[in-house]
Amino acid sequence: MRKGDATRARILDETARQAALKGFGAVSLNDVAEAVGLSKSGLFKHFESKEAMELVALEQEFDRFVEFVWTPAEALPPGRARLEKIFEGWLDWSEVERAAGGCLIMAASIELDDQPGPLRDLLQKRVRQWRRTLAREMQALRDPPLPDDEVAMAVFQMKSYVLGHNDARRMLEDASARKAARAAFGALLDRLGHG
Amino acid sequence: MRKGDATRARILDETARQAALKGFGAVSLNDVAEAVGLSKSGLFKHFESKEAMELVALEQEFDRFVEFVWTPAEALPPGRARLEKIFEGWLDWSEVERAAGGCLIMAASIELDDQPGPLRDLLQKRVRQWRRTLAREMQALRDPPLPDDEVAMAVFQMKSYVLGHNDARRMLEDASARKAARAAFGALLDRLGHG
DNA sequence: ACAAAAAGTGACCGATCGTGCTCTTTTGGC
DNA sequence: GCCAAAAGAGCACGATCGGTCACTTTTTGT
Repeated sequence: MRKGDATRARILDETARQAALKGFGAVSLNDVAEAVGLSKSGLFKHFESKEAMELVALEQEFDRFVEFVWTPAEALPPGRARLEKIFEGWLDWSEVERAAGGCLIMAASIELDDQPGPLRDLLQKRVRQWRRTLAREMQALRDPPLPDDEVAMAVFQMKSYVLGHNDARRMLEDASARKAARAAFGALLDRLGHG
Repeated sequence: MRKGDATRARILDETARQAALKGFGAVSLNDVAEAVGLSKSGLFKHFESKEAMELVALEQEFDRFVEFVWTPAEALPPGRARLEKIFEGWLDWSEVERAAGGCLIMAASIELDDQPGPLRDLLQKRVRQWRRTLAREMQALRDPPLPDDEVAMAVFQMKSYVLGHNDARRMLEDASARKAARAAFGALLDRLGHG
C-alpha cells in the first residue's frame, strides 16, 4: 500500500495546484489524472468522488499552511518577534506557494463564500481556528492583555494587510506590495505596543 | 432595436450575477439563458461568444461600481469627508451588490490574477485606474500634499481594509466586520491628518 | 513463490459544455 | 400596412464533464 500512498499524495498536490490556479469549480478530473500520469478512472481508486478528493486536498493545504507559517514562528517566544515571523511567513506563503496559482486558501475563501457544502464548512472551520490563534498571539503583546475587541481589531487589520498584499502583488503586479504590507503591520504593532 | 437593448441588459446583469456567485469560469450559457428567459442560441444574437459576453458584463460592472461608490462622493469637497464617503460606499457595495454573490470585482481579481486574457487585462486596467483615483483623493487630505510613497501606503491600507471587511463578513460571517473596518480606516485618516 | 489485495486501464454512460446552422417570429422605420 | 432587419427558437455538432464497470497488472504480506 505504500505505492498507493505516494500516488495519492501526487493527486492531492496536483488538485490543490489546479484549484489555486483555476478555482475548485474549474478543476477537471481529466487534467488532474493526466498531470499525475494516471487514467481518469485510476483516480477513483483513491477517492470516491471529485468532491471528496477536493476536500482532502483542501485539508492538506491547511496542514501545509500551518507547517509553513506557524511552525517556524512557534520556536520564538510569544510577543512581537513571533508575530512578525508569522506575518512574514504568511506573506512568503502567498507569494511562493503553489508556484503560479497563489494562495489556495484565499482563492477558495472567495470562491466558496456563497456556495454551501463540505468545502465551505471546512474552510470556515480552519480559517476561524487560525484567527483564534492570531488573537492569542496578539494578547501576548501586552501585560495586562488587551481587551477582546481591541485584539479582534488588530487581527482584522493583520489579515487585511495580507489580503492587500496578495491583491497588490498578484493583480496589480505592484513590486512594492511587500514593503507597504510590512510598513502597515509594523505600525500596527507599534500602536499596540505603547498603547 | 430598443427591445434588443433591454434583453441585452438583462443578459449582462445575469452574467455578472452568476459570475459573482460561481466565478467566470463556472458561468454556463444555459443557466444564463434560462434565467433571462431565452434559448441558449438567442444569446448569440447579442454576443459573438461567451468570452465577449463576459467582457462586456465585467466592463459594465465597473461602470456600476463607479456610479455607486464614486458618484455620490464626488458631490462632497475633496478631503476627509469625501474619502469617508468613498469608503462607506465601497463597503456598502461589497455587502449589498449582486444580492448573494458578493463583489464581482474582488472575486474576479482572485480568479483571474493568473489567467491571462482580455478579462484579466480589463480588470487590471480598471483596478489600477481606481487606485489612481484613490491616490488623488488621499493627496487632497493635506497641504502641502503627502509624498507619493506615503500616499501609496495609505491607499494600500484603505483597500486592505475593504478586502478584510469582505473576508470577515462573507467567509467568517463576522457581524462586527464593518465596525472593525470603519475603526481601522478612521484611525488611518487620523494618522494622516495630523502627521 | 504464491495468493490476495491494491493499483491502474480502457471502454462506455448520460449529461452538459460552447457554438453553428436553419428557420420562424417579432419589431421598427416608412 | 408593408418589408427589411433584428430577435429568438430549435436542433444538432463534437468535445468534455464526473462517474461506473469489467478487466489486467502490480504490489504486498506471508
